[in-house]
Amino acid sequence: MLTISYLRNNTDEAIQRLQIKNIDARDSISAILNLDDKRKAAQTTLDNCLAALNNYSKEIGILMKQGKADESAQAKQKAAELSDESKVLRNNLVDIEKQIDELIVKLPNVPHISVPKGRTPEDNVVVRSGGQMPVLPENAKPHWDLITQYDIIDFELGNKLTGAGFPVYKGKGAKLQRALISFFLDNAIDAGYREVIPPLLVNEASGFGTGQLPDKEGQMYHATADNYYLIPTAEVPVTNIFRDEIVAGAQLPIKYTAYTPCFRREAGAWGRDVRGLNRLHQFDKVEIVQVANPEGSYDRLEEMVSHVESIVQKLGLPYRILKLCGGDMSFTSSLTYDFEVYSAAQQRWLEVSSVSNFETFQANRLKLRYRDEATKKSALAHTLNGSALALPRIVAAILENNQTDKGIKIPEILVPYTRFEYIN
RNA sequence: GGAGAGAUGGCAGAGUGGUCGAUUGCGGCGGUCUUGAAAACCGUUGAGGCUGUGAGGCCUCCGGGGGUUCGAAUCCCUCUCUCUCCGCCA
Repeated sequence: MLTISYLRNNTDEAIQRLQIKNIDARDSISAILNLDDKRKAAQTTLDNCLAALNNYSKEIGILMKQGKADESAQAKQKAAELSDESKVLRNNLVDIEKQIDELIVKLPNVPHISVPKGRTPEDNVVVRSGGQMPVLPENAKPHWDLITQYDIIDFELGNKLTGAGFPVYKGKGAKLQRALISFFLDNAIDAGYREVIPPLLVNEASGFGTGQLPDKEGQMYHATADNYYLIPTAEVPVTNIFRDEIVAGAQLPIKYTAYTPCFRREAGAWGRDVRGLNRLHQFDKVEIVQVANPEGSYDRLEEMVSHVESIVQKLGLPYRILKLCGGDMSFTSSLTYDFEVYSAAQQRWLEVSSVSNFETFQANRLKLRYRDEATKKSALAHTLNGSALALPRIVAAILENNQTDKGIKIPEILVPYTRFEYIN
């Protein structure tokens, strides 16, 4: 959620930056600012009323102590009137605040000034690419055939146990999952991230804090008996660790990593490009999260991009890094880089990571602040996160790109984790 | 699930209707003393909002929400959580 002070002090800039996301926010921003003026006036009126009321109450208290109860009658009468008045004024203030809230919650985050304008994924900009495109034999198979051939991932069985999009990993398929998770976590830990294992269900406040609620309610599985939500990404519980916190400026940046399964209903997204591992309802992911000082947050973002890039390189996968255009960015992001790996048998790029800076957008909802050393003042921190990495499409790419006559060759760097060199 | 107790400032812990945003201790910060440090002593030390050029003034917040009252940390209702005992259980 954007702050009113930002909208007030940088009105033109906010309108311009929101245009990058193809949003004309002129009307709603001016409505918000008008309401905020009304809010301030209402606040002042209420405060004055309460101050007068408090004075009468103190006076009554003193008279009572002196045993002059009879003399307090007139003050009581006055105070009662002020008390009634304050209730009306408070309702008015609450009503105005509600109106502001309704408008401001609907405004998406302002994109970074460098974000390209655009509407569709075609307008995303390739920042750089790397890795070797594999040359596959004539009879190369897509991963959904390979997993059946080697009996390592079983969709039919998952379908029996739960439903579509919940595969069962078997044998070397299961072990490959575990190997990748450990490999990703070790890389993150070596890069200075602290590992946490968060809950996989979160409450409403957490869902609101990172921006899943109320808008994207339909994307999460909801355990209605207890009103908990299954996490769509570790970003939700890990970022919410800092909800309602004021951290010391000297601690920044704070870097956390977590492996979790992720649960997504993918309502409305089903039907296209969903074969095999391309889109699942439950998948594994290692997430990296940073809480940063506003001054340095874009350096942190670049650091996270480099971190993800190094992992993809170590796995020997052909990749490219995209800077998302305004139209393809998420509601909460200021700047997002997507990582895609090339899946040779499908002959298409698969998104495996998304690394974003949210600036103060999430922090404002979370009330996540840091205390500046010099000024001793608290201010909203910046939050960032990224996948490092999401497993299924990485697995798909490894399977397809590394298929040989002898079976599927495990990337060198993973062998210490898998303790086998081929899936055959 | 049953019974009981509790939730107060960074922490510990007072406060059971009235000048209480809250005694006190620890911790933190500043100072005196010291070559330096420790000890001792003195001072200071929550968050947010409104207002003012500023100094300052005012308002709200004692787990969340609601109520009683001129006035609530304190009384009532409700929810959540924690602890103890019992039951069940990985």
